Amino acid sequence: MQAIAPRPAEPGGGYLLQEITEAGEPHGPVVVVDSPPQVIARLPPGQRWLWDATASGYPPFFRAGIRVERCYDVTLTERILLGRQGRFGLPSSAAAVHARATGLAVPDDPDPLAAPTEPTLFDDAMARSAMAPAVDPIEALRVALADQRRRIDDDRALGLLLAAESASALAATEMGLIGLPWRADIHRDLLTGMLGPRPRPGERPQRLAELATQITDAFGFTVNPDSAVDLRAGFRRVGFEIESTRSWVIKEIDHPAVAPVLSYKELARIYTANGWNWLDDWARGGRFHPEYLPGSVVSGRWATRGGGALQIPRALRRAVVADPGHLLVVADAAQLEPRVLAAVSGDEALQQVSAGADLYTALANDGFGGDRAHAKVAMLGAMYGATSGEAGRLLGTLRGRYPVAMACVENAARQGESGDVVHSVLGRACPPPSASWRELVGLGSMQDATDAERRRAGQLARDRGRFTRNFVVQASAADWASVWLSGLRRELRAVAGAELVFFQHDELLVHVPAEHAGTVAALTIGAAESARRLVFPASLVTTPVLPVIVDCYADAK
DNA sequence: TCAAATGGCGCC
DNA sequence: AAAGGGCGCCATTTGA
Repeated sequence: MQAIAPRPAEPGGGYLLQEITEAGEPHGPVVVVDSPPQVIARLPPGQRWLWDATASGYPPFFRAGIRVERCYDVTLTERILLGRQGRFGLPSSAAAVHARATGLAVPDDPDPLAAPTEPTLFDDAMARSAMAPAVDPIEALRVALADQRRRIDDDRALGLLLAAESASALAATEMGLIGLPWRADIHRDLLTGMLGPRPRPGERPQRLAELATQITDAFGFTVNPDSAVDLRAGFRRVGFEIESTRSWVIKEIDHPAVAPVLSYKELARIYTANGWNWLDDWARGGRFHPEYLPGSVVSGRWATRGGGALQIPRALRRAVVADPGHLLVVADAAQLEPRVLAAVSGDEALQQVSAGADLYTALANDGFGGDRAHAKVAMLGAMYGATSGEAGRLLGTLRGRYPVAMACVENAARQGESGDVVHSVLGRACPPPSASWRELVGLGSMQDATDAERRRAGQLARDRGRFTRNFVVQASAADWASVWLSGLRRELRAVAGAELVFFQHDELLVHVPAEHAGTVAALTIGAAESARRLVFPASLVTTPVLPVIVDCYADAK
């Protein structure tokens, strides 16, 4: 393994390298080099790079044309390890791990949001004096590695999770820098078709202005559909006592304003979230470059910063088009979460149902009279904690057919309600409840609690129960997806020109020269099978992936 | 007058 | 079919 760190006190000025053993022992001298190419010149290929954080460490190498094959990301590893100790939100850099392991003052993590600044000499001196004592960064990496290895303690599942997390970080950095192909001209045509020409700043697009007029005409008085307060008051004034203006609430109302209001909401969403301003900000140079933040959701899902990459509306997928001579391989893990539930719970009946390509159809034929929609609602309700309505009523059927799976999620909910912590299949921990949660929930069970206190306590407990119920499924699905993605990334090295360009929870896109698309499609299937074997080794469950080869993302479904 | 909270909705 | 989990982002509202 190669420890690598930027040379301290030399911003942009070189790197320190040291070959070390897997246990963190030095296995060679510390070497100073000036630039990424010189780093490469000194390293045998295929080495695992040990560094503080992929997100900050990798981009200079990637920009220099260097692809890192394997790495060990101390920060991402530390976040998971700390979480298993019930500690969230603490500094997780190598310097912080080193400080905790050696009893030094723990430094703050570098703020990833802070823009790089050019400090004056005065600021620089001030900053230095305020810092924790400077520690050799290579030393910090070695100590952090040894400390983390000790805490991992040969836990096979945890080791798999951590390896996948570091590999995912490489993929995330690469995907952000490569970008998702984005045809601004197509996007603009879509906007014009839906909304009319681009409005002047501060004005509504033509189509929204027309709808606003229709809404006011339908009510007989002025209502601003951008204001939930105004809209609710409007419907109340014409006799509909709604509590919110969510579209599914409004849909149930019988009034001439309903249709234009619903159209307005839909189009206004496109305009504000993914309109011309979004294009200006995010689609430069024919690519959309979101910043992916792997593992930043407590469940282990990725988040993104900027551009809302994980919420691209289906209506705009028309703008995602492969470059000339290339194709997109769109691979989606079908119905991943119920399959994951079947696996983590060990419910053999549900695993049987998951053997086929369409789990919900099989479910429907096994107790829901062939009604696929009902079967799906019931299963989603079981995983999300639905209590009322149709989903609540259908839970009984699931409980009868799949008692092991239902006991699994209901047990997770009870643990959450009582303040316990639950884990994903590979060992990612959910956060413990806050001190105020404990206090308020405890208050509700006191002898002299008021009705309001009891209601509040029950509410908080049930909220946390729904969270932990979902966590065991969502986080285990994220475990699987992370192993899938990192395995695929490794396989793609053998395919010239193939690039991962998008990842969204259980779906990924590979941009590939047309002649290799079939090969890549097969690799997505193979990587899914490997992930199933690694993450659910004892289970009958299947986690099928259905790659589609297309020119345009919109044609994938 | 500003920042924080809220309501709403897109994706999974 | 119902409004149950996780996010990020926008415009509006609230409150200090």
